[in-house]
Amino acid sequence: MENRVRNRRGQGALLRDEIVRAAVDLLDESGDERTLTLRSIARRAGIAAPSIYAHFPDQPAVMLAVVRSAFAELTVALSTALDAAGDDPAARLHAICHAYLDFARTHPQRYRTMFGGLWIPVLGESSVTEQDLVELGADCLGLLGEAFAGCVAAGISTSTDPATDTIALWLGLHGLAHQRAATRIFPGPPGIDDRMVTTLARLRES
Amino acid sequence: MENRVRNRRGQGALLRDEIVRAAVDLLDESGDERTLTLRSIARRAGIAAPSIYAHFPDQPAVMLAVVRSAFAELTVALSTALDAAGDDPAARLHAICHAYLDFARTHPQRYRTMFGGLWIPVLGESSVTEQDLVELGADCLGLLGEAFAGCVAAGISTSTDPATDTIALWLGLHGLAHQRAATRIFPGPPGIDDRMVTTLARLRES
DNA sequence: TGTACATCAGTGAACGCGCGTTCACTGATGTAC
DNA sequence: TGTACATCAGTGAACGCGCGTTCACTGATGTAC
Repeated sequence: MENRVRNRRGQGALLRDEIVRAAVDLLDESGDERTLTLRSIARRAGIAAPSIYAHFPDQPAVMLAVVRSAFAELTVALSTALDAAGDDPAARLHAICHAYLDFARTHPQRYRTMFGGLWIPVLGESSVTEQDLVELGADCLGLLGEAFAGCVAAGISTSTDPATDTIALWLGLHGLAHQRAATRIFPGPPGIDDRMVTTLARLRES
Repeated sequence: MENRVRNRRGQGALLRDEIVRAAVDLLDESGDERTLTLRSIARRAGIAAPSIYAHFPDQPAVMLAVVRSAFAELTVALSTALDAAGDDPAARLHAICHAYLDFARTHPQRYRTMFGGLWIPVLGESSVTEQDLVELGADCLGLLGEAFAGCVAAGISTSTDPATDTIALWLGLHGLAHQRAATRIFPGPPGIDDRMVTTLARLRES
């Protein structure tokens, strides 16, 4: 990425996106958020490290932007899967769950960083706030909740507490996804995905 | 920890345990495995950093020892809970699951490091081997499997595939535990622990 | 239309820091005689 | 019993490195006149 052409006058803000994209690429390749340093990101983007400061106040701000970008991508993946699944509530629920697990399987490094929490800075020592952290991922859980509510409304789930069971379903998905993305122990056998989704969503045997 | 008295001649190996204990203490306090450097551990233990090399070949070896120590402690916690639970299979299963979640809640930093995978070195660049990583935690899953098998044998679980359902149960526990230890998003409501355990273990309503 | 200049995008050198690791060493202590 | 000495536990200084961040700067470009 040598010999980069600098942005047009007035288009300097474009570099912000280039920085985030370079950081995400770096994360996907290395699989280790510790390698996401301002200097490594700058090298990847073909710029000098101090250039980042025109767009981010400090290093944790870049990490937050990376994680936000990853959550946005996950949301798109889930939406796309729902759109492709048609109208059947059970099909929609299975589609969104599989899309979630696929995302984690395809981008384990990103998944681990999104939910691993290790990039989270000490609050008060950087520009990142508690509010920034809590807001992450709300869209994704919302989509899962809608898909699950569809099953309950159609009478194919015996759930009597959809809000709690949505979280329980997500917790199960997260356990599956995180086990694969982050550890080498206790891998589940093939088919365990559907088994857990069906069980946690309390779907009637069909 | 200044003015440490050095070990008796012939007792040098004792320092190994002191190093691991200092590292675990440091991890519990900081909550960030990135702070576990040879120098910080040495400061904590009251020794000079090079002294570590008499007991560990490199930094990842210390991390492995820390994680092994944490798994050993988890195994003890699970065993103790089983012993205290008596003979009723359902009580035993609930006891071990609660003990698992309690461990993660009490030692979130340790839990995150055990299962977060970020300390894992690039294989081949350190003294830590693939085999070292795969063996971790086998004891714990074994105890969970026994407790679950007890429920199946007693006819209070409808599981037809105990091996798979043991993993599914663990994956659910891990999702719960890891959500609390590592992220700030999607916390479950009170009571979700028992709800997930009962559901995933396919226990008959009692 | 031509040109001076303010503005903007981005740079290069430097700072102080903590890191993992190597190396030659020190001083206490148990033991052989 | 006394003493020389080998061994053992642990040290202190130094290495080269990459880091986040600051600072004064450069050179291209759009614009006002």
